[in-house]
Amino acid sequence: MPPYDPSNFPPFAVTVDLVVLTVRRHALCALVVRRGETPFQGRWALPGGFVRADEDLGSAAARELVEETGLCAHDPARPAANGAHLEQLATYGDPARDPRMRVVSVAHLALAPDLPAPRAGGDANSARWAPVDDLLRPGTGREDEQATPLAFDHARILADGVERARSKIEYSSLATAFCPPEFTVGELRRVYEAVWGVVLDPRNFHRKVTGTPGFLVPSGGTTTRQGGRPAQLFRAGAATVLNPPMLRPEV
Amino acid sequence: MPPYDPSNFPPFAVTVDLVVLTVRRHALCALVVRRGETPFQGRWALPGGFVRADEDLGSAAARELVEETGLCAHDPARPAANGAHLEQLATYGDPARDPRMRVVSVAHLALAPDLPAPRAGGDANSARWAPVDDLLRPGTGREDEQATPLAFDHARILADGVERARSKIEYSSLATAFCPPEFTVGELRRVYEAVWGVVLDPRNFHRKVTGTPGFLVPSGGTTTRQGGRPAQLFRAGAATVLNPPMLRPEV
DNA sequence: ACAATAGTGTCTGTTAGACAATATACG
DNA sequence: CGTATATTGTCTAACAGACACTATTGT
Repeated sequence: MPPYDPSNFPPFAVTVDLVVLTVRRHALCALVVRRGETPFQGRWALPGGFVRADEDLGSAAARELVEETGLCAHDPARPAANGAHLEQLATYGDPARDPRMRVVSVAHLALAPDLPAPRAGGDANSARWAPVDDLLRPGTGREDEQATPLAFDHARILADGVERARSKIEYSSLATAFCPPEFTVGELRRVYEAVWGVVLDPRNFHRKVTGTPGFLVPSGGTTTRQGGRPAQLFRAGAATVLNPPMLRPEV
Repeated sequence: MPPYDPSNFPPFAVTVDLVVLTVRRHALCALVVRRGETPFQGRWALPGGFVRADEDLGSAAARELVEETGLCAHDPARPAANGAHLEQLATYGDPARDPRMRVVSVAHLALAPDLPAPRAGGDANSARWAPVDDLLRPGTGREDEQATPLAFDHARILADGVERARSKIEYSSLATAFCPPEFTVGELRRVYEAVWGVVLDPRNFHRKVTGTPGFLVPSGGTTTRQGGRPAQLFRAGAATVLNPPMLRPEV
């Protein structure tokens, strides 16, 4: 039995990495930044950074999110003006995951509505939204500079984050985190379609979401930004879990 | 922008804490150990310890599990002889969670079949299975020595682990991790009843679990250890997700 | 015989999924 | 008018939940 003396613990660095997801042009996209230093210099990576000495893990993630995107995390209630959903994802601590030293990374998952453009330190070329299908595709010959594998174990972290998002919109109202404050049923349906990579029946979807109490509340207005008949505008309701859940179609 | 120099990171200690759950006498129970040192000396706590310098997080959790219970973790396939399910739960890093120094704890969740008795360093009085309802009950006057609040933030960690187990047996075959290698439908039902704290209809439950392909495979034998008509024995099948899920009854 | 548990069958209400039909905008 | 999207309605198969009934052991 080793003594529980906190002074002879092995030295660790603790970081937070962010899987920031959004839906752009009908595709699920993740925020990636270009690394300026070794290791993996020039490769794309998930945004992240060291946890400060007196900072909680969630606070560190929220700070990084603001630094990278300007988004405010909005955990307890639902996204207000410029808020994004933020939750802890998982922790990655393989001794060899960073060649420099022992780094344990507490990954977080953030879901945001479509945003104008990423800004990382003001450098436009050093951050971008990339479709997750491109980032996670294993070497398929389409190995241009945009599709090189992510640094460190970030492909695994991203895959875990995507899977969390895909499963969580089934039984929670989290899909609304991808939408602006006011949105139509069709826009919400296109979120589900993009995240799951499927096509859903608009009529059954409409009946399902409007029939689930507390999921959507009408905000009064209508919009015609999608063309066709004007659609009713909704806000996210108070319900956080969906019962019964949205069913993801089989493969 | 702080420089990404891994040599000027704040000093962290990284530990793993274990939420080990089992079902004993029709109640969901967790393994707790008595602390021998300050802080929280004499209080009950979740088992855990420091992650070693060249050890993966999952390996550290598996090592602690063996040290505390003698159980072998058995992640990929299903519990064989003496295997338990082990998965990462969440990470807790409040700067004030340990008064001695900055400690980040990567909590893991383990599910085990009913075991003879815990052994922690051979000391029988320093470890026990306690009903989670007792451990999580806020001060209700029943504040005897057995029910004093857990050390550190372990009550929160335990609550998160219990909630994870409760929700995960809905849509996965994980409930079989609480059962011995061979079990009856009735025994499996009593697991669900203990974990959820509800009473289920034996007839509908039987129809549901035997009708879900891949959940249970008959092992040929029968048993009468519960009294009454002999029951068919089953093993856990290959299916890991249940579709459609088991439905947890409403409150 | 009685108690206890295992297992099968039957009925009913709800819901998912397929799809017809109507409504209201823009061009 | 044609096209596009929104919204309502209808039908059917599957399933959850309630519960009657039979089967097989021990006492």
